[in-house]
Amino acid sequence: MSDERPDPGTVRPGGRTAKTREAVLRAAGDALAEDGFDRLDLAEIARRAGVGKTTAYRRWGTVPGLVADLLTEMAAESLPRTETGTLLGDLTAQARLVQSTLSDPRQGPLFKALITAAACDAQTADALHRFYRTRTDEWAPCVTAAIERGEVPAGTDPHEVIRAVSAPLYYRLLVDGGPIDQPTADRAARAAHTAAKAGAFTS
Amino acid sequence: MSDERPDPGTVRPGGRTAKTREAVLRAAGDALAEDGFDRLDLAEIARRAGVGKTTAYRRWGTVPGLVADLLTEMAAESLPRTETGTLLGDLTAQARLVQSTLSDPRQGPLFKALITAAACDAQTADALHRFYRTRTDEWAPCVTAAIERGEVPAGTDPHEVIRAVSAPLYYRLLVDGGPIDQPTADRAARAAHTAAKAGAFTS
DNA sequence: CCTTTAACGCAACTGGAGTCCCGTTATGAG
DNA sequence: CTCATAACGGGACTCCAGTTGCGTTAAAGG
Repeated sequence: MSDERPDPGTVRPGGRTAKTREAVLRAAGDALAEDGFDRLDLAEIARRAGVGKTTAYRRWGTVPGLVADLLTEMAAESLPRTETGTLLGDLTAQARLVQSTLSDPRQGPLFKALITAAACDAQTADALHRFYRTRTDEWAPCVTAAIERGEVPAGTDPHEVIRAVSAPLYYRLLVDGGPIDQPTADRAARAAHTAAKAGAFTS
Repeated sequence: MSDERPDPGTVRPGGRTAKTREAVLRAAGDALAEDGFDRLDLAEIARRAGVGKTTAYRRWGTVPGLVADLLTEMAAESLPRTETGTLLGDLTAQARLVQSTLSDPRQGPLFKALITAAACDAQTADALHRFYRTRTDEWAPCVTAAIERGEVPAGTDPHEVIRAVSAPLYYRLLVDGGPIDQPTADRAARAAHTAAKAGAFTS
């Protein structure tokens, strides 16, 4: 009885354990960006990280499990905020940030792989949703400010506006295959802005 | 030299070959919807289809290869068209069709798996893009008609409008994890309609 | 500093996905 | 109908992702 063992890394999280986690998560990000989700095994990631494969299997178990941990880590680091003073300006800045991220040679494939992993595993999906919830929360204030300025109707759902800006860009990345360029970003921002002003996102 | 062999199924496509293809594609769709993309192997699909696993490996080689064939098949079958007479009506009908598809217990997971497969394999990605290109082409005329009626500015890109309707729903399916319900669909249609009228989608 | 044991690394092992060989079925042409 | 061979099916085989056992290193508490 009571031979229950706590998850590895929770009892002695300092020194070597932290180093290992950092090295493996970094290697996992690199591998995901380069090879994609499906051609990955923990042994390869462990080799890149300079760590025994047994360690990787013991602590994370599966590739999706590791990705979930990576997402939790990514959610912790925050993004630089911008405040242009107008809603259209803020939304355009957001759209361009997403655009440059998704079209980046490293970040684009990485995000595609992260979303792919989430589609294959419930635990990873939870982590992904938390990650985007965090990001959306960071951007929401610019919509709230616009409501206070009277730029958009009261009752507008900030999260809905933020999602409307990102959605077309992710649609291209995952579904459509079309280009993810700055005109696309600006168009997404403009469309969301127009719709928001017209009260399309009031709850 | 010239020991090049044509792809299996191309020389004698009749009778048994066609039956096999049909059975395997059906089984593949079922398996994708139930288990998802990553826990799939061709042997299991072959077993479901009542076909030798050697046949499946010889003709399709890999799971993504099979999914690509399934997508080609799906692109061939057309969707029922609707004509309500107004752009908002047509876009709402489209949004609700996508919504009911993505929230369907079988179709939702299936589409998620198809997109996941496309994210892992270039050939499958091509097939997916062709599939959505076909679907978008089927819907585009309702925007063209709206331009002719003067509902939206000349120069509006029909494909861009169609994409704007679908994008928020796919965003929820793949990225956000939020509910895919009828209010969401109607909101997407309304937002796209408003933005289109305001000229946000002119090229 | 000393002790306990969490966490690690190496190497041997295992199971199942994917391949190969070869005999059988049945398509399509003449 | 007959023939050549495309396509299929069963089963043995291979190879590597993931597991297990055990000795080693070092984190945390005293």
